[in-house]
Amino acid sequence: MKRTVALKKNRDFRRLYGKGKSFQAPALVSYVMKNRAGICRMGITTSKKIGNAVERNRSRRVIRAAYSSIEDKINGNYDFVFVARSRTKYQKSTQIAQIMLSQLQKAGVIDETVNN
RNA sequence: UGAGUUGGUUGGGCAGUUGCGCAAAUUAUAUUUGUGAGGAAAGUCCGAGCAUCACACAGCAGGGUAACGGCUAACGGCCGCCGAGGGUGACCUUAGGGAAAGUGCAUAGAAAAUUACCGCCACAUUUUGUGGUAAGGGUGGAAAGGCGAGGUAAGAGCUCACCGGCGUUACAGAGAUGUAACGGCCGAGCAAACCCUACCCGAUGCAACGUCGACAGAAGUUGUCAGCUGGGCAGAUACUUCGAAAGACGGCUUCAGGCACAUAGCAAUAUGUGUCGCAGAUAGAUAAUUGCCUUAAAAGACAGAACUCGGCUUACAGACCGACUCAUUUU
RNA sequence: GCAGAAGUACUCAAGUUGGUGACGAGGCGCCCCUGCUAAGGGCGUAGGCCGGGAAACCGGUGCGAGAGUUCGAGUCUCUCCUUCUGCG
Repeated sequence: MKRTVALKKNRDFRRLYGKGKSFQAPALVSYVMKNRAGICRMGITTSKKIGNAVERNRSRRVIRAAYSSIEDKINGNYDFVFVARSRTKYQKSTQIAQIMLSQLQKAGVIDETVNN
């Protein structure tokens, strides 16, 4: 069981926006970067453009559920930032998990041997 | 049957699996059990609790409220009632004290409160002057109570009937007020313009505030209840600023609590008895999936607590219940 | 979360005891200057929406939105919307 802590500092977010690898989809944007902390860190961004507080909470929960479903497949220590878009609140967490998995496979983060 | 008025309820429910926050217990780090957003949690528009400002004091300034009676911890809220306005009606709306304390109110108009421009009448005189007059014209949002009759030189509450306003008296009511009789027409509107009257208000807000932590060092000298004044208080072992950026714990959820019944009251509400325990996060907990029920259709309305309450305002798909009014038809 | 400020033309902005037709500057359009531009100078500019008109132009509405007070609202009162700022 790999433990993941939350990413809180504003400068950590800005470092990923500047130097991390990014992957876009209509419902999700991911930023990935390798770290030396010995643990995975994850942050979620839901801007005011997404909607009101209910819709922002919904987007955050869906992204967090999707991340926890694929957390075991991650090989190595990385920082992640997931940015919700305006279509995220209409998606199920399983759909978001598929999008996230394909993006992280492109990033070379996923260890294919763990799952199968 | 059709058209409407008004008050309230609900905002899917139950169960299973994988996961999340909090609490308790067990055990020793993982299990078990319990529990886990709203009627508006929203806007932050009012009112309070609570905390700090040594005490919370006085006056001025400033701000707020405004028929009457009650409820409440308090309120600008609620209930009842009165007046005014709207509707055939059920019912709805209403910041609704004072304009003979004073100031102010553009343009038009003769004049906006002791006023005669045109007109009408009388007299003088021959072109106009003097006096009377608010019936008619014109200006204006508003023109000296409205309308009709009598009356007159022409007119006028000058007189009278009806209506309206004001005052006095009587009666009813707890009161605002209503009804009746009498009196005489003096006195237009704006106070969400200044103002006057009555009553109320100290400031800041849980990012308050307290404890821990907050290197070395440097600079400054009275501070403050706040806009002003007074009085008072603290003060060099003090206070403020820079260094200074980050953080931990408390405050933090059991109360003007919810529900049911009874009693008092038209009601708001109060009292008594019983019963229930009902979020406390700190980047911020509710996601995924399956089955059944209700439904025409299965979640698809508005929407996320952040110290806590009482209100107001605003947003809201659909469903359900109660009371009442009008019209038509039948008995 | 709490506290506060602002919203006027395409942009910046003035507008106080409430009073006719809402100052001004930049920009924009036309003209002059020049061989041609830039710069400079002069004139014009409720310009958006609705209606009428061939056009010139005329009428209504319009100061973030909607109600209210008033004869009359950019201004006064109330309720919403948007933007911005401060507080450990």
